[in-house]
Amino acid sequence: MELPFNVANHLDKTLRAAASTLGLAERGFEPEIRVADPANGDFQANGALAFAKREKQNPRALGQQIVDQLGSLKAGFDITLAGPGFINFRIKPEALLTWLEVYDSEEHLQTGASSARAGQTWVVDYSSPNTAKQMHVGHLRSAVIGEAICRLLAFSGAKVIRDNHIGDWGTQFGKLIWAYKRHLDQAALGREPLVEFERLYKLGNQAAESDPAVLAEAQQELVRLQGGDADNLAIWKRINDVSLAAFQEIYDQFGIRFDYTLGESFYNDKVGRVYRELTDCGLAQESQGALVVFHPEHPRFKSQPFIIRKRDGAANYASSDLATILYRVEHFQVDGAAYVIDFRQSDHMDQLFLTAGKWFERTGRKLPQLEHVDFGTVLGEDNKPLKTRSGENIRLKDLLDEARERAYQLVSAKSPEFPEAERRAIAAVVGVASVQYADLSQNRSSDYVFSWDKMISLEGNTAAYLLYAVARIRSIFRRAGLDAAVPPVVGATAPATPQEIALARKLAKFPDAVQLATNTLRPHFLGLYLYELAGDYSTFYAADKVIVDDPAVRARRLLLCHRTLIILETGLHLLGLRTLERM
RNA sequence: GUCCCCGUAGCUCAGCUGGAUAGAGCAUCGGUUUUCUAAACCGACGGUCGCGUGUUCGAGUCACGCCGGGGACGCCA
Repeated sequence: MELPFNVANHLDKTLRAAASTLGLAERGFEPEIRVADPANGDFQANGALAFAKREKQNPRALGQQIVDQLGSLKAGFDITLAGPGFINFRIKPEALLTWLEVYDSEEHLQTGASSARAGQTWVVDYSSPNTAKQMHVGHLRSAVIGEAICRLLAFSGAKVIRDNHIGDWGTQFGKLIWAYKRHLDQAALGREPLVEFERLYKLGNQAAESDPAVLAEAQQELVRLQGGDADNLAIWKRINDVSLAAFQEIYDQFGIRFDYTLGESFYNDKVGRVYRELTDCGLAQESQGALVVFHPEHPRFKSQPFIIRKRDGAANYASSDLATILYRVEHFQVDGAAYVIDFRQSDHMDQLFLTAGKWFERTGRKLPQLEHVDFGTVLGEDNKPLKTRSGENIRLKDLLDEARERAYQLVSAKSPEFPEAERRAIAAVVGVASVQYADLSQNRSSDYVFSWDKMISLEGNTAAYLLYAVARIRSIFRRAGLDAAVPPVVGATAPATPQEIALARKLAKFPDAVQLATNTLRPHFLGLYLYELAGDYSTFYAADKVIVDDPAVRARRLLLCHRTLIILETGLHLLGLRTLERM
């Protein structure tokens, strides 16, 4: 009757065994376990339908045969055959109780989840801004989604390598160094270095446009940099160091810390090998002076080249991305790589993956699982890419400042009795979490409309709603003089009221939500689950008073409160959000 | 021109890879607090799933064709 961590996987395994006994497994029976509509059960197996169709059998008769083999499940589930052949599983309240008793902390939830990807190594390539420029809204989604994916993969047992593939090498450095040497404002550099770099770049760019002599000088600076000139290298390094320090101020707010920052410059000396290998294995060819790869079998890439070396002999991002894959395989032995990059680069990613696949095949290497984790654009209320009134990119720093300020106004209005410092601290969590969650709560593939009112008005599927549920649970413990870390749940009985049962059933589906979000690399599945869980909790909270005299009832409701708390917090932490004691 | 993505309630979005009567939030209307945070809860209203063919026991989901929106297409990343 004890349930394993992931109930759906347990059902899947048991049904496969049953199918094997019946001789169906060899003919390709798949259980197809899905989360069910609560009215029908907790999980359903749809496999009998597809199988019966293929084998021209009666699906209900087949379903009954399978159900007859499921005796071992009867202690924990009510099993029914329904409709044209669905097998429905409803977890019994007593079984829910045992599950809730076992998974009593973030650590134990992690232990339960960690078998899924134990032994795997994944690199997640995300954020990846250009140095010497400020991060803006365009950099928001990669950072937020990427971090959530890192945490999901790590939670399911993978070793995760966070790699910031920064744009730290390019032609812009000629003009920038030219201006840096002549027009650097030290005071401005101390205040806001990236603003100063942007000013210098614009200045150098304008000067080069209006004066051919300056252009020549800037090109010379670039040549010197690429030739290893000590002065220029020092300036370049300074620019990058200062840029990364500024980026980290943003990352800190999102809880991001990279393991590696291997940008384009790192692969500078590694592209030669790519040219050689791709040429030697017959993939690359000369075309219009450039080195390119075509894919004859592809409707588009048979004529649209993948340019891996420019006509002038220089590398571009195709070459460095190919070198990056090789490095990650040889140096980190990765099993998978997730690229959290704008959907507009899907052509590039498709060409990259296709090329890498053939390259690795021809050189006898094993290709890791390569995933383009694409995402849409952040739009303004006018449905066009989000900009300031004057048409500039919105700086991420300003965006987060505004988020905290708006949250502060709200906290101050709702909880004026809290001390100023605490209201600031709460606002920092709520503000940043609102921005993160607005992004994570919807399918990353589509564009989304950025709306302060929607994300911070705190109604519906928002960070604040979830944080509020957490705060209310913590409040119960606080008011009752109990420590939420050691909840008094001994003697808890199985969930009994409709609201208790609905909540408990939802709690036991956390593993399924995590698995779905991780396997599809789509964090919104977890967000949606947490929102529904918070909703079930709110319903329970309104219907069933927790601190009551009956010790058994009180213990079981405290158990439900506590498990809701740890699952909400674990889930929010997996998405990269911080949580609060009160708000 | 070629290729990719999107089109679901007035608005913003889910819909777990073909399953049961298409779901939430906002907005609108109505109700709930002597009780653990009302930033909450309960209820009502609201749908030719862009349009049309087709595939099959079953299509918002798959195929093809239109219509509408966005994007990418040779040396920026």
